[in-house]
Amino acid sequence: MSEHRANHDTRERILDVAERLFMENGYEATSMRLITGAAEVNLAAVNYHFGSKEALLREVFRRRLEWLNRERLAALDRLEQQAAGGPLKPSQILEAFFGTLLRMGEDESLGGMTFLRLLGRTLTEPAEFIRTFFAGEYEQVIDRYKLALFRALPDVPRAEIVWRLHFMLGAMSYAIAGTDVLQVVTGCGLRDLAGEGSAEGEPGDNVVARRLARRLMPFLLGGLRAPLPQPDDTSGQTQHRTPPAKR
Amino acid sequence: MSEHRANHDTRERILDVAERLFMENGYEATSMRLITGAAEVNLAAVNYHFGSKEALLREVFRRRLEWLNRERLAALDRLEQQAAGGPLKPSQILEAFFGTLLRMGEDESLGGMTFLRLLGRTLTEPAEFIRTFFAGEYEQVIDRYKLALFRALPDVPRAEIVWRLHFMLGAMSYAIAGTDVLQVVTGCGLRDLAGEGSAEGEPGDNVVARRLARRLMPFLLGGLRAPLPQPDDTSGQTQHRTPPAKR
DNA sequence: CTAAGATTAAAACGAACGTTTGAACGAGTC
DNA sequence: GACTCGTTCAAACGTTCGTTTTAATCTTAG
Repeated sequence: MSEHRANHDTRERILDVAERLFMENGYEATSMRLITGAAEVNLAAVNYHFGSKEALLREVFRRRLEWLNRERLAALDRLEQQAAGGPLKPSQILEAFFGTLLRMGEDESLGGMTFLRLLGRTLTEPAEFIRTFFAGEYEQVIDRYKLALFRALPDVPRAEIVWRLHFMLGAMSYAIAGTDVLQVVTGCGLRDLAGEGSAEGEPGDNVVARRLARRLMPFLLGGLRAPLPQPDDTSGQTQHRTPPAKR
Repeated sequence: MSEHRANHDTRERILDVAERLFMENGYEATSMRLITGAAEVNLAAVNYHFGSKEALLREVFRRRLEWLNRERLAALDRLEQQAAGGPLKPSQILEAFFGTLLRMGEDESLGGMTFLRLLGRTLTEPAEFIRTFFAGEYEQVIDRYKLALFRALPDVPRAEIVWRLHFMLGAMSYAIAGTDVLQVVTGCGLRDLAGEGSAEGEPGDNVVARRLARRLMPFLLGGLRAPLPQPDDTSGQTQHRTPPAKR
């Protein structure tokens, strides 16, 4: 019982607890005392190991995004290599980008649905240090996937692709956040996405993530390949291309 | 028991300032002193007029959502009346639901893009009182639109429609939040969605809202009408396009 | 006018915040 | 033993939080 903890034990436990509490309450509403209390470590431990509360949040994300970024780039590498210079199919690109993320929700050692929910909820946080952090973490990956989509959809204006990537990220972000504020899903008797209070018979997180992936992916693909909008007079930029999108 | 102009002035100014500051900083990070300072009213004015900080946030939303809910229901009423009992087209339903909202972004007297951004950012806030508030405010409208979609897409399982409504709400929420944390859009030289610091030549908010609507709507419609996902073995509930979901 | 009530103003409340301090502890080395 | 180094600990730091209190000011009816 009265064993002393290993050096890195405290660090890891703080990260795990902070990940969960930041997800449940948000960054601002989660105090250091709440984190250290739940982690059963001293209040000063956070500042000792991480330097500040901001740095703690960054580290919570860094340890997960490191894996995610590497895996996303590797998935794209594999696809491009097997395509031998040709363009990829949009479905392949989306599978590599979103599928890799959603697979984290099935793996508890990668953060599971806790991290996915945290990510989705944090992507809309307005705090400056959060936004600059994410911008830096994501820059490389986003750029590579943008280029892949440009090549995969050569007939679609690039600005349009960028916008649709933005929309897809939004749908995914909101879906994995899983708050369902409007009770669209949870108000229907389907409790798939509800995160809190697992009664008996509730599906495990890995099942939740898999169901979500299976339903989200066709939606995203349908949105990406939807007919292009009509050009609008009030807009400065004009696009003369006719939509080749298929259904 | 009579009207006081000063009263009206202070109340409205607090609401306007709070709307903007909650949008810029989030609820937790916006202090009463920041609000009352920017509104040039006394610190105690918020508690006097609204009772508490939570009640202030609710009132900020209530005065906008009252119009939005009424307008959304009226738009659906018009469609159903002109359809004379027949089912509506999905595009009509989406136009009524999302178009009504996006039109608020063009009208400064309805809050403009400031309120739209606030709404998008608040829909993912985890605070309990916010979630219960939104659930109550949206319940009626969501239910009516759900039913309209069920009738418009009789061959699609209801659970699937609900999920796609959820995804559409997410894409819209993220798009109107306009944070673009990953710099997907803003990193491309397109500054359409960037909210802060309007230099000369920046498009006005009404233009931003219109461009957004024209691009978001086809995306949502494409996602809604995408091919259904394959049934999954790991999931308990398997449904092809035949079974009519219960309700 | 005055009285009453509604609104604003200034000051203080206790609690909670993130962070810092300096001493104490434990394990390894000489 | 004494020494070091990395870590943990209790306590306090100064600040800011949302809210309350009490008095002053304004508006309006009688």
